[in-house]
Amino acid sequence: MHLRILFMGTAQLAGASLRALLASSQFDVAAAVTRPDRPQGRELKTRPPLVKKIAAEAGIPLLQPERARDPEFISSVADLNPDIIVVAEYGELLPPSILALPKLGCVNVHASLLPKYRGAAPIQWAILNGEHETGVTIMKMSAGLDTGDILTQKATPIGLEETAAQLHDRLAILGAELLVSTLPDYSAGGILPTPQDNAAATHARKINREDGRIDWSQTAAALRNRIRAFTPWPGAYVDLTIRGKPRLVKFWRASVELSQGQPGQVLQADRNGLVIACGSDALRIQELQVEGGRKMSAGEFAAGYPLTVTAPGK
RNA sequence: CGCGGGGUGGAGCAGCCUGGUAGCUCGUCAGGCUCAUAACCUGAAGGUCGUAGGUUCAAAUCCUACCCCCGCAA
Repeated sequence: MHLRILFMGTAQLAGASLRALLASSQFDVAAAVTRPDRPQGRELKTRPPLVKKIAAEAGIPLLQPERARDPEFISSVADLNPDIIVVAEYGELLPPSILALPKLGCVNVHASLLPKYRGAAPIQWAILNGEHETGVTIMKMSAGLDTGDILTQKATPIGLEETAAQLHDRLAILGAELLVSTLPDYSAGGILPTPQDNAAATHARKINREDGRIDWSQTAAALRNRIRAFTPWPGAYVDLTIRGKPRLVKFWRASVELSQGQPGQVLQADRNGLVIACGSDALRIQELQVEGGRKMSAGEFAAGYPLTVTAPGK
């Protein structure tokens, strides 16, 4: 039977799931819902969310409510009469009136192994905490934040060098695949929803820019995780004064080096690289970016921005 | 008109404010030193200074327009 689906989502992770649903003949995507176009990017130009583009390409109806709890939107959803609502990365809690609308309820694609890392930034926090494994969860939505009963999960190891951007891409695909395989079973009654163990739950709060600031008193391993977790946004950065001008310098790739020094002390700065002492061990910076410029290797940086090897600070 | 930084030999940067022989670090090539080297020494090649106009005796530098890259913000 064809499941009549209403899809709700916004960006890349949602896009992967929407594409997968559209590509399968098992589903009938009646419409997509995404958040309003917002000014974003340089020049603050208004750009449409990815889901809007996909919906346009696929020729399916699109709704962009200002708020999910708008009565007008809710009645539109009721009129669409979906069997199920699939939500991925929508960015807004849904009111109970919507959760209760479809006969099969609402299911969500979440990028963690729930109950761990509920919330807005599960991928970043998993890497930041140095996890070796994460995954995706398809769950039945309830009123709380990512608290619903679990339908299916799939785990995947986190690579030692993997960045949030890379893991995000992998989880988007993994989530889409799991979604497509889960829905038919679920609608046929073949899956028993399992309640989450609330005692084991952790919350992955939204990341903000300030979280990216590097504190050299932390261990090199922790800072390496921070760099990986905050790629591409907001980046792990430090504020420097270069030739009299305040500059943001972001570190994009680094490894742990077994040497010691005062936290923040530059231990090496030449064509072979840039090594900075941390609270424990040191960080060998491999790729970085000065505000206003593009990414470059530590060697290139050292060629144009001579640093002194000694005192803390630079 | 959201704010701001930048486009200079192959790479990364100075020089611009206070117009007037193109500079630095690295790379490349040649030679030297060395058991040897990504180390060191000597020398060399390599640049329409983003594009198009303008001002001037003279423009990388001042003015105007445009193209491209990037950070903030969202």
